[in-house]
Amino acid sequence: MRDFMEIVKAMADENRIRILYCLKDRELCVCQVIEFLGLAPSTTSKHLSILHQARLLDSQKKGRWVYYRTAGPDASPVVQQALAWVFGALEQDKQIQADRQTLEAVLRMEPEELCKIQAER
Amino acid sequence: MRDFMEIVKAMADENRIRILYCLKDRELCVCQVIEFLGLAPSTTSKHLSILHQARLLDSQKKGRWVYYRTAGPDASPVVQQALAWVFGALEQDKQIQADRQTLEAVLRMEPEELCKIQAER
DNA sequence: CCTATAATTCGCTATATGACGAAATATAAT
DNA sequence: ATTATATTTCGTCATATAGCGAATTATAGG
Repeated sequence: MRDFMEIVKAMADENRIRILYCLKDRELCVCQVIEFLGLAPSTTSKHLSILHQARLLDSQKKGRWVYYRTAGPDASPVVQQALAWVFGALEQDKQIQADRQTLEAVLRMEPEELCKIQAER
Repeated sequence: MRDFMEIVKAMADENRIRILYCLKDRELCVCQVIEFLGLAPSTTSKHLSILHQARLLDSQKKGRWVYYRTAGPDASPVVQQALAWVFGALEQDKQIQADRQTLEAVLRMEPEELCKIQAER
């Protein structure tokens, strides 16, 4: 029950659902997710941590950068079903569609470039 | 997105998950759910209302009694998948198994009898 | 009509959560 | 070694939520 509740609660926030979508079949470093959401680094990092703790995200550290992506085939059936449910439910959603545009813009920039811009704020 | 978030948030509480389970393939009146959870009537009613608002529960009024049950085949695919996910995930859960015992005990009493007992508290 | 009662709504309190900026940590580059 | 920088952790605030009891609503029965 605890594991299940951790997953549901991790999904019970709109920004975290948007994160799941932008990390579907793609890995992004934290600064890219920060740019995508438009939230503070600390807030974004917390969201990622909650999703990771619930096993909805895999993470990989590469030097100074940390990359996240949605859980792969190693994930438990409960997690797999959760992701399938979310992705099925919001395929046509306005916000998610808009997010796809935002994400493309973010992807056009290299992480290095992005972090430099964020440092200037 | 709003509908989806309403569903996820409705599921993001352990007592509400327990309610979903006890109303699976079975309709119960509010006083039975009160007894099942052991929470105050006002609290229980709020939980039921949240689940109903999210379309996870159907309700039917019969005189003074209100009966709830999990959403039937008319429900949207998103709701159906949500229920299938929950029910699949917790089939073996300790709490849910214990709840089955509790529920049997509750079902042995008639609603009328039950309400009378609750009134005395 | 009036009373009893099943359920809901309201007002309140305690705790949980999301947001931020500042400080800390960890790694790369000089 | 020292500095720069990507990320996380910590402290704080504002808002959201779960819980209760009291008051209200709606229906059944006298």
